[in-house]
Amino acid sequence: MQYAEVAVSVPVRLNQTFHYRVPEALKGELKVFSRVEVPFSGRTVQGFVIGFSQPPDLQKIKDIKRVIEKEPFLNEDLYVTARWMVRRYLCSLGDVLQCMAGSPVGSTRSSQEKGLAVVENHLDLTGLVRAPKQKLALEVALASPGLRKTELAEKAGVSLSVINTLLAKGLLKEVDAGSGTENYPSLEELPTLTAEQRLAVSKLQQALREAKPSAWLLHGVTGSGKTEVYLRAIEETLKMNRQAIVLVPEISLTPQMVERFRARFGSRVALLHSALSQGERYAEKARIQSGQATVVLGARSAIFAPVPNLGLIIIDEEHEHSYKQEENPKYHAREVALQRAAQSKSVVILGSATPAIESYCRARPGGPYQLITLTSRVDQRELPKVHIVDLRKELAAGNTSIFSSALQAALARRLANHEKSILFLNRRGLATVVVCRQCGQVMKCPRCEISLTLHSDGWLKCHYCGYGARAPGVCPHCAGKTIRSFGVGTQRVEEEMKKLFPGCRVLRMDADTTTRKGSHQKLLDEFMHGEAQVLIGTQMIAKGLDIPQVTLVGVISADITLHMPDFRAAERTFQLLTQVAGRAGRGEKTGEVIIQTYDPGHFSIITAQRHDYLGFYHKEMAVRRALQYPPFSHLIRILFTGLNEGDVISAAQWWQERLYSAREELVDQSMEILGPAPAGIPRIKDRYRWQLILKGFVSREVRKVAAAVLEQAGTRFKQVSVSIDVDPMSL
DNA sequence: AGCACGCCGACT
DNA sequence: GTCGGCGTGCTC
Repeated sequence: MQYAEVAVSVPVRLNQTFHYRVPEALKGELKVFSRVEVPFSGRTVQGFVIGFSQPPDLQKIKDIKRVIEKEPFLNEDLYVTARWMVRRYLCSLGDVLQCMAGSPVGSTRSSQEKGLAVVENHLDLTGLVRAPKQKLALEVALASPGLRKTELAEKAGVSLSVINTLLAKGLLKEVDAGSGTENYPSLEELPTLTAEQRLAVSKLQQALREAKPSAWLLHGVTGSGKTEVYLRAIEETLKMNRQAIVLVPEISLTPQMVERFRARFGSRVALLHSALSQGERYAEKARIQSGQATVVLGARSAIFAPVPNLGLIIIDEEHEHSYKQEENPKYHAREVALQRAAQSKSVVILGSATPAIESYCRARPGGPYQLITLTSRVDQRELPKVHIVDLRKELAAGNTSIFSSALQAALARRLANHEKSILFLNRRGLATVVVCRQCGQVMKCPRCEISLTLHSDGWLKCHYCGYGARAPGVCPHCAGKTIRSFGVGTQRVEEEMKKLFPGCRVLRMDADTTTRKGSHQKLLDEFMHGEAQVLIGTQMIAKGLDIPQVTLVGVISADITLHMPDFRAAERTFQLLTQVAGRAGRGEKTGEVIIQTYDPGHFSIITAQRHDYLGFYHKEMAVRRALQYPPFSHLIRILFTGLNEGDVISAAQWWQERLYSAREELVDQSMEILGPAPAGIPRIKDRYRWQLILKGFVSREVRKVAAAVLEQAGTRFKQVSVSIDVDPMSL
């Protein structure tokens, strides 16, 4: 243990490591995967010990400075995955390990490991009529066993002393978390499965018992009971003494979702999400690593949970873009899941009502995934009726309002019947473009190449960098006084709604109204239980919300997402429309959906109207094939940004030349090198943005070319930063 | 990100 | 013959 091999977090050659001497004093403090601080070219950087070996050159060896974290949550399995990620995403080993291990925590605060359970022979609660708080607490403890003291107190809305009294009385007892002595719903209490669910569960159970890697696409319409299938698969996994990781999009990690898992698996559930404090995160990871927690529920980064014996990975809403990390390492949790599964002989379940085109393609006969389809809804409820309104006809008929007459009538009906409605628009603010009619100048952000959005407080805001300025009374260019605003945002919808239906109670939910932590859930609760009859929002209302009183969903304009300059625009539109439509009619009455658009013939809209995923899939595949976009090709996006546009362009040109020669040398000439061209948003926060796109048939070959040039580039460009995105979500 | 090294022009 | 500006490459 003389010398340690360290992967540092600096932009070096992808797999390069450095050797350091281990000072005597640190020998007991150091293990493989320890997080350390090392001197590096005149400064101090962080790194991870990946082994102990003789350095190639003993001359220039330095000492390790200190140990930051002796045992981060890393292991041999994760290390193999890390090496794979370096190759797959062309990012440095140090970056990947940093991402996996998370921010360093010195916390030694031991987690409270005792869960609470009701003593079984005291299930009769009638004796507690004179102690309502205790009765309530017992009921809650019964419904969700395994909560810790503070959790139970909080959930039941009682003080800790009530819980302590129950403990003293012996009505509650402390059990070891995860020991399985808690009360779980017995088999008889579990919901009855539909025939389709039973078939799905039995296929998955068999796959789990085979202990071979396999991947399943669970394509189920909203309300078809995918979650119950997940829960049964997890049960089977636990029976085999293996663990499960369940990924959900951050936004879906709502209390209801957590509740569902807690109710079934009690304290065996560990939660990993961005709102945890460092100490809480540490405690959860400790429970996972020790095997106390066997079901990990979390957002994207939970794919790196340090489970000792992985058996199952579930990715819910697998088509969600939030599974792709936008920063280095730019990994996709779905791809990492498949890798971890292959390595640990686990089963992967990808669930969605609107699978990603790439995923459905892989689930075709002969593909790497097996397909399971759930076509019927658990409660036999009908899918909502979807109407498309042609806004061109509406305009021709003289209606210049943002609400078509059909939508107005539908809204009036709900208001009269005291039913709730949701209005969806994927754009915040009052107006999206402010323009001077005299000189034609559009008000743009001084730091970004983006038009400013007018907000109802009279400010112009940049939605990319946060820049804000008072809306001018006269044009700053020509001093003209006729400044007009165009384009509708959620604030405008709110104003128009109030004008059209005076006295109607409206709530608005978008990034502007949900800045504070927890305000998201608060607004939803308010809509569910309060008097508000209409909820207006951006895409954050499209997901996971289940409000039975909602019978109408109006899409103010489907065109915004449809006309994004991106090859996934049609897919995104279909997914969004399907999801928003799914918010209607979750109660007794059948829901109604009205989609307003200037492009009523577009296949994304028509297939969404018919709830026809397969129809959409085939149309979209034809387009992708014609343009050679994924899944018919593999893309790498190389983005150059810098303050000086000339530098940015010459860096991009340097790369372009090297890419051409690398292609010449290494691969088949059909690989395309597109650009350099300005990126979709050509400037953000004063930084100019140019990009190159690589497009080829074999992922490995495209990566090989990019890696070769990356190797040559080193740190050549000081003023320009280069970012490589393998399989980008958008261009 | 900082620092060394080397090439090249300018000046002693 | 020497000094220093700057581009390039390396950092255990």
